[in-house]
Amino acid sequence: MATLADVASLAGYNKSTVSRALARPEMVAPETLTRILAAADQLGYVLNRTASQLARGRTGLAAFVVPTLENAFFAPIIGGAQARAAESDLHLTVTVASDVTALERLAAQVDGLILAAPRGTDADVTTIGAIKPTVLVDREVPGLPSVVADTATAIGAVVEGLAVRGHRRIAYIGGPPGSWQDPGREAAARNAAARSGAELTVHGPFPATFAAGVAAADEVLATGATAVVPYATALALGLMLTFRGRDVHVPDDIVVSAETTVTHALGAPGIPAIDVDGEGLGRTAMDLLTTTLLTTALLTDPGERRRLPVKVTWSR
Amino acid sequence: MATLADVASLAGYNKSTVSRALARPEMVAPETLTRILAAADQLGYVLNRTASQLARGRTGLAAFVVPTLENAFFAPIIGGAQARAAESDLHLTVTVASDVTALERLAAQVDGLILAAPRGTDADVTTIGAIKPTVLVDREVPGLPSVVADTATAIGAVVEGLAVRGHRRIAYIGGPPGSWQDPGREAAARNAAARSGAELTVHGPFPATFAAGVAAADEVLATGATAVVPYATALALGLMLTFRGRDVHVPDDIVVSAETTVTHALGAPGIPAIDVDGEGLGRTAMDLLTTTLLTTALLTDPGERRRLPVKVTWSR
DNA sequence: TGAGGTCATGCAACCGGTTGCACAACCGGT
DNA sequence: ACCGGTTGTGCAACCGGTTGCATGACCTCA
Repeated sequence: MATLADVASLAGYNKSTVSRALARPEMVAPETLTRILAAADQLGYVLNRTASQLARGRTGLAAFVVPTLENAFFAPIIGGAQARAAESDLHLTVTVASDVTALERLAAQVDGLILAAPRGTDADVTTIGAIKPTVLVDREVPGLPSVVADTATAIGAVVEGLAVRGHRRIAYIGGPPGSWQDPGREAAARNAAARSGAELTVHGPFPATFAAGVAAADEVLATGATAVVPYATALALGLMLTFRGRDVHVPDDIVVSAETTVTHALGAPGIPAIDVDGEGLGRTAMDLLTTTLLTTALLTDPGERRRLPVKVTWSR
Repeated sequence: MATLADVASLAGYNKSTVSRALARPEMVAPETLTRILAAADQLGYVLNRTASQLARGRTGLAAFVVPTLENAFFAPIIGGAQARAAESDLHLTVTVASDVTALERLAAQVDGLILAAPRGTDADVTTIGAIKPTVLVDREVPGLPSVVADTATAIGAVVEGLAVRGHRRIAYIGGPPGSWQDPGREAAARNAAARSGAELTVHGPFPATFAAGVAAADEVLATGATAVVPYATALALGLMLTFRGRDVHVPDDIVVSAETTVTHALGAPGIPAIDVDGEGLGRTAMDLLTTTLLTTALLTDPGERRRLPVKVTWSR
């Protein structure tokens, strides 16, 4: 592997000049630049990132932390973040982590963090945020930049729409324990139900998995609900399939909200779909992180908060 | 941030001794070790990986490359790999990538790669393997270490079991174009069908998504099949729910194989379940990678191949 | 023509560990 | 008491870039 010094001696310049030529071409004379570039590609020179990172005190690493990878919800978010990361020349390492100590260890190794739907207390999250620039996804904590999908509003709209369509008894299936989004969604569901005179039962907490949906099904059936609004798609699928096993017809006997791709499959009208722009979340998070990295004002910055709208549609 | 030098001066030793104490405790006197450790944690010292990497000429990074994150199939594999990576003090960066050039760029930045179910030709994969130690998951290519789940055998068993249970017409739903596993699975399904006198129709290719399952449903119904063996769980869910929308009863009218968690939901007997030990795959892959990294014999090593059995169970 | 400026480049000190080698202290055996 | 062999630690040279500062060439304007 060719080094800066190799290129320098071949081109007849000093290491430092070569370094500048490569990093900030406008700082060197045009002729110098062409000579150095020629030498560089003659030798097939590639920047050694490790050395570069050491010298400038940054790792070039950003960590994307999820509480679990089982939930496909995070896939597009990660995809979006990754796409943006590549543009700004960062490596994104995806990590599954929950406890604070693991996060603290991780924080020491990277330039910045994106915490997606972190469990744990505000204090825990703040601790991490104090170590390295941190952006939150689907969670808000005072003083930290964040981007959340406004699913609560969408769920309110869904509950209201269901009531309008004649559903008098609606079940809300809560998300995993510790979920920051859950209380807001539940509240939105409650308000909407109260507003439109429907009765709402709340179930949970449940992890956002297919198996949990299966487990929740009988509890929901017992309430006599004719419509269900689950926290996550995986729950919806578990519910639907189990209803099916119980000979309860979806959506004739009971309606379950899910993503468009899922509700499409049923080919029946009047089913609400909630679609979150995962890639958008990821991209936005990464944008916030890179701007935070540039303005290393760590603690002075109040932390920008963004909310992305969530789309509600009704099949027909 | 405390450095080696800080710890050294606090403990009253030289940098080098501290470095040894931390990296190879058996090389220093016991008392020295305890003093140094005390000083280190009094200062909250953490190794600077970048510096360490530069000095030893390795990046400490391994890349886990998946063709997509939409498929939850990879989640446990990544989890398993990550767990092992942490043990051997490697960072695992999860990356979504498909084209060779992106992989080549990535390969330059890491110590080793795990390619999970890579599409692309054998030559493409070999190219990457020639750059950096590479381990394949769910794919085999001559000369590279790999670990695959023996899903083909499981699928053969499922088809045979279905035939034994009286199904005369069975549909196999193929996986994504370029999938290495697909031909083997299809062949296993064909052989089993032929052996047991059932008729097999093959459909696809389809991406391993819920939406694709939806799209495949009608095609399958048209064949009059009473049992379906899909490539992936997501496909199975799409199929089941769409059958439901078509008023085709699952599993009375048609049986669909899936994972145990899914077939459980139906609460009916005689449904085949195929369960892959994802974490095992991930762990094994990482083990192969670390051994390859130690014996940097890159090209001389023929490449160990491992096959992990896949469990088939029938609900009752 | 000389003072003040700009521009391009070199020098050398970093960044924070790792490691080969030298050296001193101490061991047991003759 | 002497010698070859361990054992534990320090010294200093790396790893491969980055960057503040100094230097000298050249330009401009009074």
